[in-house]
Amino acid sequence: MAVDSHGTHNHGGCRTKSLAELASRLRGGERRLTGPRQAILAVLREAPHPLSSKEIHAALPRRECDPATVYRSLHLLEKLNMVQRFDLGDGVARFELQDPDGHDHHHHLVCRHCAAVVELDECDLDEFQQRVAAHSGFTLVSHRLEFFGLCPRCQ
Amino acid sequence: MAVDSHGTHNHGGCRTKSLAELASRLRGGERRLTGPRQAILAVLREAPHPLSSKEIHAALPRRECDPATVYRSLHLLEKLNMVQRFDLGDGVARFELQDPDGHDHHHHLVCRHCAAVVELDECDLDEFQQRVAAHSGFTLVSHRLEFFGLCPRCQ
DNA sequence: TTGGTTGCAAAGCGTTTGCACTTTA
DNA sequence: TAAAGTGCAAACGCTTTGCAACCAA
Repeated sequence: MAVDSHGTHNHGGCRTKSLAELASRLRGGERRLTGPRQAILAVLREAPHPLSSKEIHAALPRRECDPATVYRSLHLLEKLNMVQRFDLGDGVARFELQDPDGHDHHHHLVCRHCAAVVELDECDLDEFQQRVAAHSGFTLVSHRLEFFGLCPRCQ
Repeated sequence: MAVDSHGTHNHGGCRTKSLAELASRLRGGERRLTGPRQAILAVLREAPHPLSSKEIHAALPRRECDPATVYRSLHLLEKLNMVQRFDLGDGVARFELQDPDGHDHHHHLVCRHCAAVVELDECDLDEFQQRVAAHSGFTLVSHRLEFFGLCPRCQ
């Protein structure tokens, strides 16, 4: 599903070292490497697009853990910066594996009709964002940006 | 609260003709001009920033209508393009009066700590958005963009 | 009069939480 | 074994909906 031409990518870089990464990050925080956490990470590694908690739970090998555990694990992974949270417009939190070095800032293009998602590499907003920060006096400014449209099949 | 210097504005243009506008738009759609709808519109006209359904309800003169009616009215106003929906990052829908001609596309800067909101005039994304549309084959592309940071008082 | 609108209450949905039990280290 | 993690069930907050009563046109 990931479109690799046309300036999009598949976040393949995140998929290789995440398990070892998870283990070491957990140990650093006195957290434990458990079955559910590995399973959730495994699901996210295969996902070309952000997944909701429900989708992750449904994709678990034998639905082997409680939905509440999925939520708790995702919160943990988010705190460890191993996962990034998105809102693709429907108010449901979706999660995507994140490069540990945080160099994969990106946005999405979502079909308003069928909810298909295209991952976008590019982000033009640095200059705009710096202007916003300078004019407002705000610091540590970041942004959320998602595009919406009609995909070729739904037009 | 609206910051009018530094490239921000207060959306004053929306405040003048909205009631007559509402009446005529409603008539066009065989809808009725009721007390709750006028009251909600009056609240929105005074608001410098997007309001949640709960905030609107709390601001109604005598809390005179049911929360469910606020939700239903906001859906109607949104369908009539008289109100614009925003998500400022906390998953709660917020609404702001919209110019009937739709010429007030804008974004917000939200304090991560105290939730203060700055209205932003500028939007740089046309070129970026056109590139996204061209590369993906999507049509009718729009975007959602909000900035987050620490406001001067919270730093 | 009549069909759109409202109030009320209940339900829906994603998410969070309390608590006893289980598991990792 | 001790602290972290889990399952289960209940609760939560925002939002939607069914239905009978109400009211603008």
